[in-house]
Parts: sequence; C-alpha cells; structure tokens
Amino acid sequence: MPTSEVRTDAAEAARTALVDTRRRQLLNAAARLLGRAGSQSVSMQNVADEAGVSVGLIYRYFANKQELVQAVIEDVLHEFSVRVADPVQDEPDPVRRIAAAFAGYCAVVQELRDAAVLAYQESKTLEPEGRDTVKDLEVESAEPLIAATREAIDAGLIREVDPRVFAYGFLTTAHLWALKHWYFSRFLTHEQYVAEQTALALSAVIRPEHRAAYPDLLGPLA
Amino acid sequence: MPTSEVRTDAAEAARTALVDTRRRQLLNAAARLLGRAGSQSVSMQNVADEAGVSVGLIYRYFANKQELVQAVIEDVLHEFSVRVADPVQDEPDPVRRIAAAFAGYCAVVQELRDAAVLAYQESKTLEPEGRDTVKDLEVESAEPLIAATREAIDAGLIREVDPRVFAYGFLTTAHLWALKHWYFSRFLTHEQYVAEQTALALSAVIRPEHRAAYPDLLGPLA
Amino acid sequence: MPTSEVRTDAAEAARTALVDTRRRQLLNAAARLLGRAGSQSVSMQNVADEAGVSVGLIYRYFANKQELVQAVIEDVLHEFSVRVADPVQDEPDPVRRIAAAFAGYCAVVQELRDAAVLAYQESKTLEPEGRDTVKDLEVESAEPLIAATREAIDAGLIREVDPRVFAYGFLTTAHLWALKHWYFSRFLTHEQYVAEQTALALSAVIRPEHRAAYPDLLGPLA
Amino acid sequence: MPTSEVRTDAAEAARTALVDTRRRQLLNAAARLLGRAGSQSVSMQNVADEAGVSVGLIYRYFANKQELVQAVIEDVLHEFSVRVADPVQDEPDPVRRIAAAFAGYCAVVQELRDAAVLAYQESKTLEPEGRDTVKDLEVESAEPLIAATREAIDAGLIREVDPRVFAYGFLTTAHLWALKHWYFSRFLTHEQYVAEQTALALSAVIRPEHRAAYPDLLGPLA
DNA sequence: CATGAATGAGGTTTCATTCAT
DNA sequence: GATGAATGAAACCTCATTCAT
Repeated sequence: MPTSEVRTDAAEAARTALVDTRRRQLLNAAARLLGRAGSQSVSMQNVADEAGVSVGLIYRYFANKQELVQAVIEDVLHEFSVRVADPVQDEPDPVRRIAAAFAGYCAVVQELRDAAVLAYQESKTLEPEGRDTVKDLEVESAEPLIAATREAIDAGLIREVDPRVFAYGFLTTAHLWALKHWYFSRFLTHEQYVAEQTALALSAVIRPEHRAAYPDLLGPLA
Repeated sequence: MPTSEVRTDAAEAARTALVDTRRRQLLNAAARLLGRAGSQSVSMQNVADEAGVSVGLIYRYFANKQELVQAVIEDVLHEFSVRVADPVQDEPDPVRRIAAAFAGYCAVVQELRDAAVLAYQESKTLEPEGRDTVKDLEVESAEPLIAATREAIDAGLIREVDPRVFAYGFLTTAHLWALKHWYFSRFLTHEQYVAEQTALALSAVIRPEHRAAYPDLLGPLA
Repeated sequence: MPTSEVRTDAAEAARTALVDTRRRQLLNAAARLLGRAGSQSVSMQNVADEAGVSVGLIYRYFANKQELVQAVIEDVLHEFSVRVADPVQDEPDPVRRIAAAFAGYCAVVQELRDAAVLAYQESKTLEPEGRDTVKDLEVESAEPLIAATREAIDAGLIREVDPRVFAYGFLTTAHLWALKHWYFSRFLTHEQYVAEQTALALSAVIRPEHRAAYPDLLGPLA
Repeated sequence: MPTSEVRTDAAEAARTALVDTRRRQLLNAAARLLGRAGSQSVSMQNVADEAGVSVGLIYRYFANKQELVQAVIEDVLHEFSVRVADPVQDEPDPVRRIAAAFAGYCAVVQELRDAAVLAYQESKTLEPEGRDTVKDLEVESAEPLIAATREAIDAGLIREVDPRVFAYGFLTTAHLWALKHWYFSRFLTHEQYVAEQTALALSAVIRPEHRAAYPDLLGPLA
C-alpha cells in the first residue's frame, strides 16, 4: 500500500518543515530583541512573546537559553559568510573583489542592523566551546576578503600588507556603521559611508601605478 | 569660634576625600570584575566582595546598579579622553599628532583590555539619558584625533577626506585589538599591530609628495 | 442479523483485549522506570517512550498521572496478594503455611525489587481515596499470613501472640531486604536472609514442645 | 580597647547563633512538610512559607534544594543515633540494653512520626554521594543495638544469631509503627505495640534457661 | 558610617495535560 | 485510535535593593 508510505513520508516532510519554520521563527524573534534592547532583554518569556508562542515550546527546539543565543549568533555569522562569498564569485579583478566583499558585508550589517552587532558582541557571554565555534565562523566569513586581498597583492595591484590585518580592519569598518550610525547618520547616508570607507581602505594599499584604474572606487581620493 | 569652622571644613574635606576614595575603590573593583569574568559576573555582591566592603555600602555611593555601570563606562571613556589628548599636546606636526593620538588610544585599550570592550558593549543596557552622556564622552574622546586630521588636511599634508569618518574608523581599529586579539595575537604583537594599522590608515591619506617625510610611520608601505 | 451482532461482539472483545494489553504495556513501562531510576524519572513522556507509544495515548487509558501511579501500585500489591495466597493453599501444617507465605512475599520483593519499594513509598503522594484502596489491598495481602498464624495458635503450635502484629512485623522484614539490601548483601545472600528471618520469627513463637518438629525452618536456632 | 574586640566577638557569636537558629527553623519546617504530605509537597516556596521566611533566605543557609533535603535526613538520623545510644549507657544487662535501645528508637519514631520515616525513605532521591553519607549514619545508628546483641550472645544469654540481621530487623519494627499506625492503632496503643514487639523479638533469641529472668520484657510470652 | 540578613520579583526550566491532525 | 506539537502553571534559583543594628 503505497498510500500509507506516501502519507508517512509526507508527514515526515511536514514535520521537518515545521521544525525549520519554528527554529527560524524563534531565531528571528530573539535577533529582533537583541537588536532592540540588548542581551539583557532576551528572556525566554520575551522571546516567546515576540515569536507569539509559549515559553515551553522554545525548549522543544533549543535545549536551553545558551543554545538559543549561540544559534542566533551562528545564524547571523552564517548569513555574513554567504553574503560575502556570493558577489565575490563573478568578479575577475581582485581589487574589485575586495570592494564587492566589503559591500556585501555592509549590506548585511545594514539589513540586520543592531542584531548583527549585538549578536556578535554577545559572543563574550558564551561558553568556551560555543565561543570557539563562533570564532571559526567569524574567521571563515572573513576568508573571501582575505583571499581577494592576497590575490591583489600577488597580482602586484596593491602593496604588500598583511592580508589578515587589512581585511579584518576593513570588515570592522562595516560593523562600525551599525555601532555608530547614531553619529555617522548625522552627516552621511549609508551609501556615502560605504563609498568613503572603500575609498579610504583601497587608497591605503593600491599601488600608485594602478590608482588610475579605479576612479569609481577611490572617488575623490583618486 | 573659628576652630569649629576649621574643624567643620576639615571634616568636610575628609568626607569628600572619603567619598572619592570609595567611589574609585568601587569603580576599580567593578572594572576588575568586568575584565576578569565578563559582564555576567558583575553582581552587586561580587563588586562588594571584590572591593572588600559590604553590599549596603555601595548604595551610599551609587543610587543603584545602573548608575554604577554608567559610572564605570564613563570612567573608562574619561581615561580615553585624557590619554588621547595628552600626547597630542606636544606634537607640532599634525600627521604625527594623528599617529600619537591613535597610539594613546591603543595604549588605553591594551591596558584596560576587557573593561574597555565591555564598558562599550554594555552601553545598550543603559537608560537613554545615560546613553547620551556616553555618546557625548565618546565623541569628545575622538575630538583630538578629528582636530589633528582637520589640521593635516588644512596644511595640505593629507587628502581631503571627511575627518570624522577617517578618525572614527581609525579609532575603531584600536578597539579591534581588544575585540579580536585572540585572532591577531596568533601572528602579531600589539606593537606590530599598532604599527601596521597606523601605516595603513596614514598610507590611505598622506599626499604622495609628503610620503617621504614619514618613513617611520608608513613602514614597509613608505 | 446475527452476523452484525457477532461482529459487534467480536469487535467489543477485541477492544477490551486491546485496552488490557495497552494498560499492561503502560503499567510495565512505568514499573520498569521506577525500578531503573527512581520515582523522579517517572514523567509521562518517559513512560510513553519506555512503552513505545505517544504521550497522548496514555490519556486514553489513564485519566491522569495520579491514576497511572495508583494503578502501578495496585498492580504490585495485587501481585503480592496472589503470590502469597498461592503457596499457602497446599500446605496442611499451619506453621509451614506461615513460612510458605513469608517465602512467597520475599520472592515477589526480590523479583520486583525497586518497584515494590517505590510503589509503597509513593503512597503518600496519592489522593486520600486512592490511599484507602492501597491500604485495603495491603491488609488483604497480609490476610493469608494472619490466618495461618491464627490457626497455628488455635492448634496450640505457637504461643498466643497477636496474629496481626506478628504477621505484619514478619512481612515487613520481607520489605527490609528491598530497602536495605545494600547492607545485608554484604554478608548474606537473599536465601540466607529469608532463612534467618524465618528462623527468628518462628523461634519467637513456636511452643517449646513443638520446636523439634521444624528443624528445617528453625535452622541453628532449633 | 577591649570593648571593640568584645563587641566584635559578641557580634560573631550572635551571627553564629543566628545561623544555627535559621538552619534549625528551616530544617524543622521542611521536616514538618515531609511528614505532612510527602516529598512532593516540599517546594522551596512551601518550606519558606512554613518557616515564615522568604524563598531567597533559604539559599543563604542551603546551597540548593538537594542540600536542604539531605540535611533534613541527616538531622533525623543524627537524632536516632543520639537517642538510641543514650539509654543504653546505664544498663548493665545486655538483654535489657537491647530492649532499651529499641525503646529509644521507638520513642524517636513516635516523636518525629512521619517526618522520620519519610525523610528516611526520601534517601532514594538523593545523589549517590549524599546517599552514602545517609547509609553511614544509618549503620551508625544501629551500632548500639548490634553491640548489645553481640554482648548478649557472648554472655550466653541469647542464641547465636547474626547480630546485624537481628538488630536491623528489630529496628525496622520500630519504623513499622510510623508506616502502619493507621492499621495498628485500630487495636493497639504505641506502648502496647512496643511491648509486643519487644516480647516477640526477645522471645526469639533468649535461651530457655534465661527466659525466667525477663518476665517484664517477655510479657505473656514468658 | 558600615554591615549583611532579609526580601521578593523575575528569570530559567520542567512537565502534566490538551487538541488539531 | 494514535500522534506529538503546543500550552502554561509551577518549580528552582538569582540578585538588586532595603533596613535594623
């Protein structure tokens, strides 16, 4: 009787889908709270309310609060990894790849706004084990930018800087918008901010003989 | 009877001194805890134990926990202001003033390590009012660097960047060490890190015709 | 149409059989859990898992947890009643009937070990009504031993003790093994324990002139 | 200035006294609850209410619920040890020492009624470590009775039984009153119960030639 | 001024019970 | 009949805050 089997499979699939939906619903609710008022405000009751479910239900999807917070952070970092790696694929010029990676990072920061930064700061509160996972994910998300930088150096397009120092410092300026947009937004839009930081960072490293090739990226610093 | 007055004055002075001593003792204890075990560990009982006093006593010097945390943060930010403004005084060259301000900032970050990061993360948990004070202090602590940048632009030493974007971004790389020293310390000492970031930031803005004047600051990027 | 009736009867019978099977399956699962990990471990979820069914299903067979626990206890006590009454049937000598009843009781204790102890401890948690049922079952399970004692007295084989005090005290020593086997098993097997307690209890009551008839029961006390 | 020292000492003493008072107050409240409605009813809130203090205060005296329950049990067992050892001191005749120890045990059971039994049954719920401590205390409390039994054997007053089996079984009949007084009190007072059990137990072991020496203990079985 | 015992609201977690499928 | 996702009351525990001494 295939009907029975099919029905079972369908039920199985439905269950899996539900589990995913619920997890996402809860992660989003938690991220929203983190962004809105900081980690202090993330009580299980608040998460439940924000997600529109009961407290008890959270524990069917996350063993405890620790695990929920950890999952939120990993979720955000995963988003970074994907969104940075993606636009980098199609770009043949390593320098433009650097700019594209940074732009991708900035876009996620802008989109997830406070949640991104806070989830990321929250890592201090995790258990050592979870902290290590987060660190790995973080290093991983910086990889595309580091790789592009390395290739740009090898191609003789930019000076011989430490790719890791350059890339990490650059990425931090992406976070900076989220952290201090109360300040920058007084006199800059996010687009202007991204352009200025891109110009600054690239201006620091592009060799004089190649500056002319990137007037769009260097802007007034060209 | 002047004696009485004198005695009163002396008593008054003694009281003021005691208040200051106590406040400092408590702020230091709290900062020590933050640095040692993260913001989670800052309970009033823990602060009292660390300071060697009773819980009740804290409430004679701070109205509540909120105010104590606020004071710790302001204390750290004040330290930044002082330590950045100080070395800048004696330096006539605006470019070197930029480097000196950054170095001052980095020194405080290194010295207060976790307290700096945490004070700065914790700001989300403050009341709106206190948050504004913190923002003001933060802007204030960046002032010397912004001013030096503006003067370097005016003197035609560096390109026409937005001084606030440049300065803030630069200062963020100082914090970056505290946030990610688990990563950078794998391959850099703090001194090397400061030198690399200084070289990167200045290299971005110094006009080609003045690069030769700062081989010590630009290092391999000169 | 008798077919219909027959079919209905058959269905009825099948339903009844299923109900019994399910109840037994659940009672056994609960008893197994009690024995394995103590009363703390008996949650409805655990019972369901142990029985290989869903939580919801339990509620089709027991109105609530209370009733399930009550049923487990009654089940164990019923086992006692049966197993004590059984060996007593065939034994013509009242003194040997006493020994046989005790041995039966001890055998159940040994077999159900923790379940026996726990069922009996748990009675405090029952509703007054349920507690009364349990008490009745308990008194009932002691009946054969009390009766045998009374007959032994009437036959002049043992002294004039209160049969209820003697019988109950004797039965308690059966439980004692379950409660304290961590102690007794250091120096006795269960068989030796049963023999020693039998000898002690009978030695207390058998009249001097009949002691010689029971060397096997009195052992070294003969 | 001795005054200061004295005052400090006095304060110290007062604090110690308070700690003891509080612990006792809480232990008594918990024991009362245990006795009244079983371990299920012992919630920290209930204990606090019963003791007339707040929940939080309990945690200044006991690290967690586990520790409180453990302390209650140890407290009761300690009471047993003391009360059994005490009357045994003055009695020169080993047989009478046995009776005295049993009477002491019965008196504690009667006094602490349900709490005694339940605290003692509750040991199943403890952590392995705590359970071992309880076992040690339990064995210890049986020691005086075991010792007296051993001496009675050596003096040729009673038969050669295993003192541990005899003593433990005998003590269990003391508990039996608490466990089943709903049954026994239908036809016996506690005094009669103690007398009957004493007579039964001693009758089992006293050698025929010495029975005449203890008409008061053997009663109708003499 | 200084102490620390005491409070109780609030946070995390568990689990008996219900009900849509 | 059977399932298990969902609920929410209640348990344990923490900690900012107060107040008698």
